[in-house]
Amino acid sequence: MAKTEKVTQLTKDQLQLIERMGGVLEGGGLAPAPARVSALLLVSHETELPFEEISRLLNLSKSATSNAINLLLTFQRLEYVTRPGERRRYFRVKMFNWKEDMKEKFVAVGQMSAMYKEVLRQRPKSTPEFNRGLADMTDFLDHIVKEMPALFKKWEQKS
Amino acid sequence: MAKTEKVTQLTKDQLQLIERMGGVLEGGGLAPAPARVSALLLVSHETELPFEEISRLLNLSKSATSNAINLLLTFQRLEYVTRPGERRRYFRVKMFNWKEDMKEKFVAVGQMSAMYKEVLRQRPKSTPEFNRGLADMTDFLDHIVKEMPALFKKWEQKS
DNA sequence: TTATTAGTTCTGCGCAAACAGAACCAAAAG
DNA sequence: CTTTTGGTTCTGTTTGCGCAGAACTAATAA
Repeated sequence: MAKTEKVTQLTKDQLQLIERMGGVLEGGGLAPAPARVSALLLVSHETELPFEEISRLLNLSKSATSNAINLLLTFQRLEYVTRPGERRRYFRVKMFNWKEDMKEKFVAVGQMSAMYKEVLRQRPKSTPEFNRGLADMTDFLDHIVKEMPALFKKWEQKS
Repeated sequence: MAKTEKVTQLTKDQLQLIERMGGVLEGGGLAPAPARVSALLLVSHETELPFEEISRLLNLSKSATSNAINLLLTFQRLEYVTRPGERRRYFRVKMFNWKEDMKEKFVAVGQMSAMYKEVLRQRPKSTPEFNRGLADMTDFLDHIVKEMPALFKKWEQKS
């Protein structure tokens, strides 16, 4: 079967934006290659791209591409679809997960609070200021966690 | 001047708790040594500890201790006090910064939103679903950022 | 059956982070 | 001036990450 691909290219602006976004995502704990793959799939005019395109557009080796994609798949930040008669997968960002992601973040805040409470439990009463500082903090964190659902709901209604 | 130090020791529970907290803080982007120093100063019954104690209690070399402490100082997560007639500094966690920290986090959320908007601006109109997904997201992020001050205020009143 | 496609897995390299230990240094004590 | 204290800075080692390139593999095509 002959290749009938349209050989798209990224503009300089797109490459630059990918670079910047990549940097931000790296700050969020992602490795460079996965970060760029994520950025690419947001910036590219095509929202679904096959393995080889990703590899080519980002100048990534097959192994780096494979590992990056699989990482993002297991972290649920990517998904793929196939097209009738084609074996290869088309990858795209899973964008409907950001609400879940947010919720998880707030769960993490709750766990933080729990940890500080554990610290507090084993502290001597001889350091009341310090202990109160800690208590204030956990209290605040709990407050945030508790109020979050309302914030979500408020937004959903507004839309 | 003779040494009249009380040679405190950490209990197994404390060491364990420090280890766990250290892990969590590392997850938050801190290196092991700074993470443990932070944890130590929260868990230790003494809220203020001098350099040498930190080094000893955590089995850290002087260089590691020095670097960890200075890192935490520049990031404003630690501060120190001196005591009359003593040259050495006593370090303690700067706990009054967590509100600021939180605010910064939400500023970061705002920047995220800005970045996604930039992506949106350069996207073709030919992918309306995708674009709407993005728009929803930025909208939500902005909503969070906007509502945050109210959440803060509500908590301050409640206390 | 052989060849091609669409990846995955293995091997090895380069680089930076994290730490130890030693040398170093400035301020205070003797 | 000499020594001690309270660190800081330098040097070297270890460790692990992130990637490339090559070897490999399972499905499809020819």
